[in-house]
Amino acid sequence: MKGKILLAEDEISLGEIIKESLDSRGFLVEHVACGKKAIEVFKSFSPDIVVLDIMMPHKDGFEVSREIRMLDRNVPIIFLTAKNRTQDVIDGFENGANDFIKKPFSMEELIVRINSHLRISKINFEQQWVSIGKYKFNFEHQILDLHGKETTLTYKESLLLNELIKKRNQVLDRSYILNLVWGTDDFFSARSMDVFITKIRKYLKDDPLIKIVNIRGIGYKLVV
Amino acid sequence: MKGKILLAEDEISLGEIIKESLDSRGFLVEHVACGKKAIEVFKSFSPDIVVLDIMMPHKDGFEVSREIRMLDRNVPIIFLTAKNRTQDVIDGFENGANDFIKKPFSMEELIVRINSHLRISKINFEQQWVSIGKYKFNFEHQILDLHGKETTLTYKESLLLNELIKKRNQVLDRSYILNLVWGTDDFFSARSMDVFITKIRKYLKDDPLIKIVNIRGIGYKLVV
DNA sequence: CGGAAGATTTAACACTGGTTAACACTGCAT
DNA sequence: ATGCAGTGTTAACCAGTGTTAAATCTTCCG
Repeated sequence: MKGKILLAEDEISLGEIIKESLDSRGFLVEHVACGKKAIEVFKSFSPDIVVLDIMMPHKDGFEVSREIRMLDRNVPIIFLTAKNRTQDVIDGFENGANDFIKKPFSMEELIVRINSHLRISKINFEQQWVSIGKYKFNFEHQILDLHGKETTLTYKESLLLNELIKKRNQVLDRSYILNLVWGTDDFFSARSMDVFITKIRKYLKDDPLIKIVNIRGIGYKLVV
Repeated sequence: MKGKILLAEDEISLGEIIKESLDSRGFLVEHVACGKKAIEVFKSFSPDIVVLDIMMPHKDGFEVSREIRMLDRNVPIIFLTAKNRTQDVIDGFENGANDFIKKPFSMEELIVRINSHLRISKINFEQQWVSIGKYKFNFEHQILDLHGKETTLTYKESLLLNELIKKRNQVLDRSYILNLVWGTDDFFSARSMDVFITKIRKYLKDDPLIKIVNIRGIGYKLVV
């Protein structure tokens, strides 16, 4: 599933067409037909992205967008707007919209915009550090941090450490690591891995509670 | 001065009235009376917005609008039309119009629309900027901005940075970049790319959270 | 206890990538 | 034309990365 989408569109038939089209592309879509329902569903469904028609009964798109922004100031909101309503665009941005699509629009256009917004918010979310004993590790940046003292790891070192951390306190099979990090499971790669284990042990030596233990003939286990 | 307006209106007296009215509101207006002249003036005057009468001698508004769109695909174009036929509106949008105003119209109406479009194009202009860590990057203008301090990049630098940003946090294959930016994938282009990566790293060095990570033998990844 | 296999560690090595500077080419102004 | 500034390429040298080799240590089991 590529993402959860809340679609608020009061023209039922149009809404269903959009929903089906997005469904078939691997999105999970909740379709509501008025603004009031949109807020309710937003709370229970926690969508990754919101697509709002501006003109809807009970609550219009702007009103909905303002309320959603109070619940979640990050979720991307795309407005659907009639072609010649230029003032809408201005009002929309002021009410927290991220993007506008003018009706009529092609499904391709909508999907492109949805994907780009999902990617952006995913990126913002993925900025994360993992704690491991006294250390913090950032896989994306390949940085190992001990009380503010940063060490930059190489790519392969990061890959290996990342796997160990992801399955900490579990035994990792030698061939599992080899296939994942080296892509092959042969004699030389295995020797290479031994060298990398040594390197990582050195990096982690300042916390005596962290250990990479060898299970003879099987593999390794990172214990914390 | 609130903005430069190119006004093409063949009824001289009406044109002058509009011009004076806009002048007095703080706009800078060039008034031309035929389509041919409109294109000429467009090139030299670089208006922020274009107001076109549809019915004009030599070249009609649609023709002018099409030519302007080839020169500048962003400048807002407002049509003035005596007709109220749906087909004209459709033709107009297909030829790149942003808005229509039916004659007769009040000056207030025209001014409101002009202001809206100027605000929208300002918004659109601002959307050309992509945020990347502490920086903002404008690909079209090849400008990298750090807290108002602007650096102008060269064309190739921009191309490369743009690709890295577009696929931030993803690994870009060396040959993918080479084909896209250099058009070839040979030894010398590859070395050249290495030099450019160094240059871009220097440009981005003031945000320690931004990194261009090398994946040995594979390619690069811009992480934020 | 002794030997074999596996694991660890260090170092040498090959190769890729990083950095700097010289160079060639282009467009521009004098 | 001549010189100048900017852009991108080539070259040379250096640093970083991962692989291979070899020496040593550990564990297991007869």
